[in-house]
Order: sequence, then structure tokens, then C-alpha cells
Amino acid sequence: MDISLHKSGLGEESKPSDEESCAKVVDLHQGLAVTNMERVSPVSESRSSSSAKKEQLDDQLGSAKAEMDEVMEENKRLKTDLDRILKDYRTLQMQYRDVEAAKSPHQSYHDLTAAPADHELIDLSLAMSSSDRKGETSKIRDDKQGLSLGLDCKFDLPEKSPVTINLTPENSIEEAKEEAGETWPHKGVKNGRDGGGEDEISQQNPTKRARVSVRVRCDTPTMNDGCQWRKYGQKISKGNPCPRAYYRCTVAPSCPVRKQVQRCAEDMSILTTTYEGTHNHPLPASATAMASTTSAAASMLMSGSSTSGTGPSSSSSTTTTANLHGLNFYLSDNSRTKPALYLPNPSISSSPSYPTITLDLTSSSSSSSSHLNRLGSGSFVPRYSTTNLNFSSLESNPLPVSYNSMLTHGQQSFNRNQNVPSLSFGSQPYETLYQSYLQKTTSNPNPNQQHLGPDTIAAATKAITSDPSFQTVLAAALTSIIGGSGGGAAANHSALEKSSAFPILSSFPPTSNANKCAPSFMNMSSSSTSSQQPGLTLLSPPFPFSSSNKSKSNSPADNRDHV
DNA sequence: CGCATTTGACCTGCGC
DNA sequence: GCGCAGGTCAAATGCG
Repeated sequence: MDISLHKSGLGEESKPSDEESCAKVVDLHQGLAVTNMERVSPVSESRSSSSAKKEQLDDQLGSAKAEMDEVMEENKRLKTDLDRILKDYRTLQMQYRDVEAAKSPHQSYHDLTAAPADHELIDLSLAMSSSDRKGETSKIRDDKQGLSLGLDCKFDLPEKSPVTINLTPENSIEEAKEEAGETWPHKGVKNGRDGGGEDEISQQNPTKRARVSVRVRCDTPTMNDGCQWRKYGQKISKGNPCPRAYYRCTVAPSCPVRKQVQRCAEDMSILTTTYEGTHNHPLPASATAMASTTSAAASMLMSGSSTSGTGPSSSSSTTTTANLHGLNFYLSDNSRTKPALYLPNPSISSSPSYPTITLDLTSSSSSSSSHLNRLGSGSFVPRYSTTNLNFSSLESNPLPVSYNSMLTHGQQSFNRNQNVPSLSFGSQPYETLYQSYLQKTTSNPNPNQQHLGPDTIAAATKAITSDPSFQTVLAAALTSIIGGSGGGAAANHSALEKSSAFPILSSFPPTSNANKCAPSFMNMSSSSTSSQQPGLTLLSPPFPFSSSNKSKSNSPADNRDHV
């Protein structure tokens, strides 16, 4: 399983076609540029006739070689960076273990991570290892806030699985979620007309309901997240001329998961999808990626809000942000005193009592970017879309801070204040008028591939190594990327079937449905890797990343994302 | 004909 | 208590 990172965003100079961009593949393992030789070789076929044609082909060959060299160089840099990151990460790991050992001399590190969730502990293992460190897993845990991060993120560089992400949220996640009542509010009409199956929801704690908003650039009415939705309502909300649509998951009749879809008033090309609730049924393979993404985000959110009730942040609105090489996290207190911040359309997430986490997969929304700039959290501006992952940002953006500093500063502030975290990928300026956007899209059938966030893995890697508190969300981001890498991530169907309950939310499935907007990063390697050998593999027992086969994920049922 | 969507009405919570 | 806004229901409508 090769991780193939398309580099179509490499530069304006070579602006390749989509097809060509897909041909540019970064093989992380080898650190070599693998520029689709098949595409270069055809040149040889062309000894056919005229010398003019020959010259043309020679030019093509030359440019291809140049590109190859370019990519190879970049790959070398990337490999170096990756090695450095991994090394730093191990160092951080050791330091953190030391800290934990000092704190709890009688408890081993793993004991800590396995602690029960009776104190609102949320575990998300975030560990990372490379092939040359096989078997080495690491976990980082923020014991202080009861948030344990343990995403097992393995960068298996060798062979076919250069990157393996093992998202292994532990039981405490589900428990904490249930404890937090991470389900749809059902606060409105609840007059018994709702059929059975949702009774359990109403019994859950209504005071804390995590919502996960996903902002993506999407010209279609909704993004295809792999789940099956049925629209049950639409409403014009205050502050946004665009109607908000309400959907409910129809994969299972009793599934409580719902989502709201609304376009951003400021930028009609941005679609905000807010998920709420937990799937109580196996998810389609194509839906697991985003489900894990959002669930991880929700977990982090809930873990943060769980502390806000007793902490200082409960009484005052707080905000924490971080811009980690393109991964913009912004957390804000979403207490009832004020709506969620940093959303172009506050109304969609302004449900006062619902903490909301926003995964901003757009290219630097005006709100988030301005917000981030305002907070001086960083200046990194990703250059490439998530469609075309590349690590080039690493070279120009060395790690901004040492892990120690992040641990001592960023982590604490992050965890203490997190209530409405948000991920922001991307940077490209966006159109302000939907009309112009639409005009653009007519000429470009896949605008998302240009808009959608950049540099995700690079940014994620850096962020991971910079602040363990972000690991959950990063895991989510990576998961989403990976999950889309094939619709085809290695199947773990048994896990899927075994799981009785899935943390919500939907996913960006790789899909060919032209009417649905599937964030392109979910498709990033679909063109260069077979469905059976996705670029990234997710191993997640509780979170069934069983992307399985493509035929399955592309089944009509899976892709029926009705709007 | 069955299913999904639309849309107006209704319900609930919250702020004033 | 009233009005507003969010959220949901369900009859009507549209579509394959």
C-alpha cells in the first residue's frame, strides 16, 4: 500500500491537468519521486512520424524529467523532515512519559491510558511510528484534563503501507460521549411522535451535546459523506439568507444522527455541515472515515467541555487557537452566553448549549483566517489543496516551537479552554460571490480539488509533534484523508460488523456521484492506487475503518446522500 | 406506486 | 408572559 500524495498543487508553473497531477506521486517510503512512468513512457511510442512531433515529445520528456527531479528533491526533503519529526516525537514521548511517571509513580503509562472513563476521561490514542520503528507505539495522554490522546498513527514507510494510521479510541470515548450526551438534542418537538429507538437518546444528558461542523468548499447542495440521509426539514435561519436543511440518517431507522447543511452567507461556495448524534448501526465503508474524523473531534470537544463546567472557563468565554502549519485549530467557549465563534455563519452552530467543533476544510475562510491572524497563532499558509497532499510546506516551515514549549504552553491553554475547537485546513482565497463561483465551476467540474485544504499530512504531522492536545483532531483529519484514499482503505469488515455503535457522523467518501460534493482529499489516491491498496490504512477496532471494496462503498445505498 | 423532497405548521427553549 | 428562533413533523407534491 503506497501512500500516494498527489502534487497537483505543486506550482502554477506546471499546472498540470487533473490527470497529470494524479500522475505525480510522492512515494514517501522510498523518498523518491515516482512520476508515473507510464505517462512518460508513451513518449517512446511516438516515433511515428514527423520530426516536429518528435521534438514535441522530447520536450514533454524533458519537462517530465525535470518534474521528476523536482519531485525527487522534494521527496528527499520530506523524508528528512519526516525523520526529524519522528525523532522529535519520540523525544516528546519520552519526556511525556517521564512527566506522567513523576505524576503517578504508582501507575504505569499504559495504566493511565487505560483508566476508566468514570471521570470523563476521553482516550484517543495518537501514536506514530515508522517502519524502521516498527512495533513502537506511543501514546500521549493529557491526564490533566482527562483527555488521553492515543491515536496510533504509524507511518509505515516500507512496502505498501507507507502510512498507517491506527485510530484506536478506547472505550472511554464512547463512554464519555454517552456521558456527554453526544446526540441530537431532540429539544424541539418531542411530543412522542418520534418513533421508538430514540428513547435512549432522550435519556442522555441533554446539557452537553457535541456537534461537529465540517466546512468544505462544495458547489453541490451537500457533500457526500457516505451516509444515507433523508431531508426532513428546511428553514431559513437568522443571519443567513441561505436555508438550512435538516437531514436524518436513514441507514438505520432508529439512527439518531442528524445533520444540518447550510451554505455560508459570506461565501456561498462553502458548505457547512453540522453533524450531531451517534450512529447506532454499522456505517457504510465509505462513511467511516468522516465518522471517525468527526467523532474524534467530538471526543476532543467533549473532553474539553467536560472540564469547562467546573473550571474558570465555564463562566467566561474563552478562545484558544493554534495554527500548526496549516492546521488551524480554534477553540472557543460555546457556553450559552454566546454563540460559537469563528464561523462565518454563527447561526448554524449557535445552539447555545451545544459545544461545537468545527473542522474547517475550506481554504482559509475569512473568518477563521482573520481570527487566527488576530490571535497571532501563526502565519503558515498552506499552498496546496488537500486534494494534492504534499509536504513541501515542511521545508519552508520548520517546526515553530519545540515540543517542550508546546507542552508547557500550548497544551495547557488548549485543554483548559477548549470548547469549540475547529480545524482549518487551507489557505487559498475564495470567491465572494457564489455566482462567480458557479461560473467557475462550470468550467471546472471539480472545483473542490482546487479549494480543499492543503498539506494536510504535513501540517498534521507537525501539529502532532507540536502539541499532543491536538492529536485527536489531527487524527481525525488524517483519518478523513486516509479514509478517502480509497474508499478503499483496507477492509476491516469484521470490525465494522462487530461494532454496535459508531460515533457519529458522516464521512467524505470517495464517490463518483457528480451531484454530491465529496471533498477531494478523500479521493486523493483513488486514481493511483487500487481500491485494494489504498495509500493509507486505518486500523481502528472501535472505529471500523473498513473501507473495504469500492463496489461496496459505491453502492447506491451508500451514496444516496439525499438533499 | 413508492419514495424522497418540499413546505407550512407546530412545538420548545430562551431572552427580554 | 410574549416574541423570536431553532428544530421537527407531516401532508402535499414531485419524481423515477
